[in-house]
Amino acid sequence: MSKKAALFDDDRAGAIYRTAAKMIYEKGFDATSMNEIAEAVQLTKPGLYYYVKGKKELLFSIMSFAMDLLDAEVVAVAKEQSDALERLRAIVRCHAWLLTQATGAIAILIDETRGLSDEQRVRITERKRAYIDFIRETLDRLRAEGRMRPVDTTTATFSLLGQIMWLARWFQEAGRMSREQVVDDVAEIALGGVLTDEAQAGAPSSAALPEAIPA
Amino acid sequence: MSKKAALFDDDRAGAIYRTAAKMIYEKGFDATSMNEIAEAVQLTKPGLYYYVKGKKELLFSIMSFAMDLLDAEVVAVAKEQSDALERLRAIVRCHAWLLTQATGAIAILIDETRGLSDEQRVRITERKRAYIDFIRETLDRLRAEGRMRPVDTTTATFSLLGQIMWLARWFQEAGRMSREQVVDDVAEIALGGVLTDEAQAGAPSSAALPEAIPA
DNA sequence: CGGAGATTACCTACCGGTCGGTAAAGTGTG
DNA sequence: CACACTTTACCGACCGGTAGGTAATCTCCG
Repeated sequence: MSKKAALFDDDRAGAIYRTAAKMIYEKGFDATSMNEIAEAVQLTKPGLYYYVKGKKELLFSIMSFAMDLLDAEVVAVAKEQSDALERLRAIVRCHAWLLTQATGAIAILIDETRGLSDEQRVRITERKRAYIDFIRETLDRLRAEGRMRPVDTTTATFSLLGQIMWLARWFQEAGRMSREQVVDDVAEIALGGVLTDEAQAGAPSSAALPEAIPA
Repeated sequence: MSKKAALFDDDRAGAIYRTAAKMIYEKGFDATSMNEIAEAVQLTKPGLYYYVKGKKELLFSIMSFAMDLLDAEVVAVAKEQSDALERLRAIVRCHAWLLTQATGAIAILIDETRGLSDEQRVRITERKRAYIDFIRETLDRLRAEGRMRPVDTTTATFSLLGQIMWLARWFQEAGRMSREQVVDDVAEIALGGVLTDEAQAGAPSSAALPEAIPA
């Protein structure tokens, strides 16, 4: 039970981080004042400051937690697959699954880097780069196996990421389609875009989706 | 010469809008103050207010201009193609081309809708919806022709859009790849994701891809 | 078990600073 | 002089953040 890991679990502190994450996700970092966050958790501003050191640290903690989520729910799961294609499929499906989850949608906050200090931004950017490299390496393996379209690997990586990240902008839980349906379709489109026709032909179509994050 | 059309051409007013667009694109709307914009165009704040009515109107004008760009450079060009596949290809390529252009990258500002008034946001959202519908209709036609993967059309639309929009976040003019290369690859990936194998096989205006050697 | 002192969990009141926006007084040019 | 333009001087509201105080609770010695 490290203090960091407990941040989002503990009663009061947890409520602060979860509430702040939601508000920042919905209104943007700059437009969310410490006063509003404090009110949302039934506290005054100094009361809030008893728990958090400052606005930047609050954002940094949330973004770090989002990266933890990504590592646990996507990278770790994908690494269980040794076949490059199945690994890529797991990446796309798990990441898409995460972003369409109400609790997990905060994972898109890792792009709100402008509110961070230089040092904090460097640390987050470093983790993001590691994730991007993980995808790129998977694509490199597919390339080596002749299963990838003749396109640049970096471009392919960001095309995949773009499709996944964009999900959080348009998908609505209450909408016409279920999360499962959308994740299935996005995975098919995403993989179809980077793989050769042959590689797609004989592929098993369902990979494991993780359960909701533990409470 | 309508006043609106001249906004981005006229000397002083044009400089204001172009400079503000660039600053908002780089720093975000909230983090860009009217004082900074004024300084950037060698004016005091009231001097700036002589030309613009307020911050929201400034953002709205820029976003309207961005939508004008999109309509002129993407929709109008794509409509010249009557074949659904060629039209879709034109959409992807033109939009990607626009977003990788230094001047056109402001087109991504159409997503900064939070800074708008309700009425302004409705108007921009309406135009965005029209664009999305344009893509969706094109996909519907491909579906009717049996050239589309068995995936939901809305999901496919946003997958395409996600890939394109994400370009503006990672593409760097000075990078390893040229705009032409990146646009080519994104188009191939994007189309490959939504089209059936057969539809891709007979693609005319893509560089003739030799079939990969079967295993 | 009692009571002194530390610790936790907040509060009221306020700081310096910046925000978007404006009133009103020039200033230069036709 | 008239008018397009630009300035100085200034709002009120809100920002992130803090000083200093306090009620409740927990700890530990005698």
